[in-house]
Amino acid sequence: MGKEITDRSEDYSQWYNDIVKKAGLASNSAVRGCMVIKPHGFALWENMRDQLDKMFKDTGHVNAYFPLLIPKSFLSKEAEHVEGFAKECAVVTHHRLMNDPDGNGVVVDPSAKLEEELIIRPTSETIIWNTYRDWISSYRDLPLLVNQWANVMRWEMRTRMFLRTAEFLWQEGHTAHATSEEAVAESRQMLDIYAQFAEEWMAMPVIKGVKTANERFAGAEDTYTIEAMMQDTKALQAGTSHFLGQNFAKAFDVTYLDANQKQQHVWATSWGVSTRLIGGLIMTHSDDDGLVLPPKLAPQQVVIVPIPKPGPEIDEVAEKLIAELKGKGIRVIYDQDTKKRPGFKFAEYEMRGIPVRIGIGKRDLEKGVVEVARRDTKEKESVALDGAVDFVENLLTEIQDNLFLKALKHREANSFEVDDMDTFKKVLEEKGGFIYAHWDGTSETELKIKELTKATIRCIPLDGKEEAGKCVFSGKPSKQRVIFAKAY
RNA sequence: CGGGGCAUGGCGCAGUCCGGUUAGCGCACCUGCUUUGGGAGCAGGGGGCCCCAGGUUCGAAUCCUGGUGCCCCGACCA
Repeated sequence: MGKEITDRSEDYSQWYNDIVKKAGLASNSAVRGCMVIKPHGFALWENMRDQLDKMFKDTGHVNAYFPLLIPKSFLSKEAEHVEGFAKECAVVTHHRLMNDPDGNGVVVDPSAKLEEELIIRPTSETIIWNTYRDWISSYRDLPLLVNQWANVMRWEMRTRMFLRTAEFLWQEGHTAHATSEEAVAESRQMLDIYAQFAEEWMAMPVIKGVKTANERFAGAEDTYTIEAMMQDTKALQAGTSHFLGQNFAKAFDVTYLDANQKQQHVWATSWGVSTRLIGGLIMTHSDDDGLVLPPKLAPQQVVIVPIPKPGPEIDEVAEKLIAELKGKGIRVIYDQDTKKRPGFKFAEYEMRGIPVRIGIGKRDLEKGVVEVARRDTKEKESVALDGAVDFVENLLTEIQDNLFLKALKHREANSFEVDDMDTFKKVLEEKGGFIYAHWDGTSETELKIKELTKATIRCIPLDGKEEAGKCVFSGKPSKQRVIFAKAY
């Protein structure tokens, strides 16, 4: 047997690492906390990126690119922002190397010290707002709706493939508006887009909500979030959209002249999703046999495996199928390797998460059928060659829907309403999951519960119903339940 | 930043305690033959600054000293 992965029940964390490596998504690199994203993983990211990019553009956004390096002084202009990121910044201090006088390799040339250190961006608010000052002068320049696809670096103490790497890829939208209302509407719109993307494309159900003050982005007035539940019932923050108020406009003195000829500070938002989504995708759908991908994002949706190997008759049938599938916009590959045997190929493509496999064998062809196998349920059936293309097209849709429903059921089965602290602890220990409980609205209570249980408030759900209740910890009055969970 | 582990061919490991021929095994790779409907078999073959720097010794992957790096588990974070 070739590649074995650890069962989820045995060690969920190890299972996750095994999937990432053995499905060919990424590998560790020579640099601490930084991974190599391999072609299969990057193809997945490209599909996600392309779809998100389309959704951004459909809502009036444009792309631009800002520098990787940020002058140190910029970062400190917004007090909360710098406090939030200072502890995890990589700093560029010199610009030249020289031969080691002692003869071994190269060393930093001390004479090439920078006057002002440069920070490798942990996020780009500061350099972008410094630029916006020059871009914005009139209400006619607003709204300014810009997105950037970029890499950022956060020197995290503990890293995990895709979920928390020191360097990661993401998009960060940065918008400027004339009014508070417009900016809030923008941040809510982008949250909706993230939720739509997560559910319709990733087949990953999410809950839209707003973060508490404790969990808010450094420098934001409000942070909106989409929260997903992983298979181990822990929560994953999958995307955030921030209403920044006028904090950055004031810090970087970005003003516009309104129609009444008054200088006003602009209102801002920023929003981002990252390669972390790939981690979420893995932990939502995959199983002990490997990766499971939603068809809409799978780099290859269908693989055709000739049984036992390619040959004129099989090739002819395969090529006809490929042409028809491609005609319907379905991404299909044909495995013509003659050395590897079918069994090996089956296992390999299951590991890599290709949603549908078509097996074409001589025996089947005599009966005018092919074998169609779906990755999500691992079911196989014989399908008449005539209707095979339509069958596969429908199957892809069915898999996409099935994955979403399965994940949704899992979340519902692991969500609990809890009204007292004893039950809270018991449920969290025995079942984990999302705990809907009343909360008095104070950071103090939130932190105490975290200390007691390791659970944090993931969000205050946006569509939560109003309901009079008492805080699960303090007994003080509360109007709405919030979601507590252990999180990644 | 604490706790643990690891560093030997592309990958996964043994060998290290107790120094001694040519550093070994599985997978992968190359050649050939036989195979091929769920991870093929046999035969042959190629590939190693044994993490780095010092030291001990006739002799170091192995012992000593000092580094460095990565991974995993916690606290902090997307």
